Amino acid sequence: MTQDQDGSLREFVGYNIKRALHLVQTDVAATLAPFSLRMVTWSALSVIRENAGLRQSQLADILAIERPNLVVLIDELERADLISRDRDENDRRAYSLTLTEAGEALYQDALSAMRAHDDRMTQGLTTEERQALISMLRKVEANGKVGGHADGIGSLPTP
Amino acid sequence: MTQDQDGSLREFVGYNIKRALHLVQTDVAATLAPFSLRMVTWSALSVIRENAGLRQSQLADILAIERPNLVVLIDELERADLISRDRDENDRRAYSLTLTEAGEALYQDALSAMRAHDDRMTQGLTTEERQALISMLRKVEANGKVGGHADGIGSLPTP
DNA sequence: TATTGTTATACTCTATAACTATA
DNA sequence: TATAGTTATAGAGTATAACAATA
Repeated sequence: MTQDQDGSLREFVGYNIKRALHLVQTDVAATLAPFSLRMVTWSALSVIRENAGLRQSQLADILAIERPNLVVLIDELERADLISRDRDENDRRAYSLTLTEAGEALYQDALSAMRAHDDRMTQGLTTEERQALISMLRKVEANGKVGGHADGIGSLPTP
Repeated sequence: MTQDQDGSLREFVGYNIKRALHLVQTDVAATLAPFSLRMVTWSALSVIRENAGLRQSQLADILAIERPNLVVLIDELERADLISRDRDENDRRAYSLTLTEAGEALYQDALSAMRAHDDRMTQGLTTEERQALISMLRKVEANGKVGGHADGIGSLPTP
């Protein structure tokens, strides 16, 4: 049994996250391809379902996607008749997003496939470990958000 | 305190990995910018240092980067005088990659900054939790590798 | 024939600026 | 004037095919 050739990098949480995501994304793509969905369109369906009637800008905020990049994505979902985009009566600038019946049905089918995918990726972890993994990832995410505004790294040397 | 608006997605390990990586990458970019390094050039430096004399194709394998994409990256590091690219005497098709003195010095400086970055991102985790996080991420990565070859998802319904 | 490095290319993801229509 | 959605565009990151030199 040989040793890692990237052992120095394996000490960093970020590197391990990157390597894990690469494999996860490949499996997600294969899982969602039969439904003509990608990770991001699947995520959008899920959030729209959970927050029926929300605006595009709210969806962008929730998914941490830039508004311009969301437009083509929404176009795609609307063209596939998975969501409906209705003008908000109170604010005619905004759209109100909801799942169509077809969108709800596809979501349910894809959900089963995605749960199977998640089970594959977390094989060998106990239920508690899996929950701890998610909890720690969310802590990392939260830690990353604080430095973005304040001067968390402002005192770094500039060689 | 309000509830998550992406709660349905938060049940999936992959979504949490993606969201965490997004923040980590932003912090890494800010951390390495003063050294004119990116996450991938930093990774290359680290692996070359750990495996002095390795070939480009080996580096590509270790970092899971396609060979063509590595070329420009190596060009960049060589132009910055951080690595030397010498013809292998036994196999004149191949190059032998090693850190220069300047590369070693920059690596050490960046290493300190990267360790501080990692500490920031894992704030609130105990040493044991941090180690468990890395260990679980590697399990996820390993799980993703098995399905890639065999028919792990070949029997999915095709609606 | 196979492998190393290379070129060219294309596709996705992400990010920013500037516009329009409403408010 | 500010905001919602849009357009256009540019930069990364990632992927494949095909080539020259060497094995």
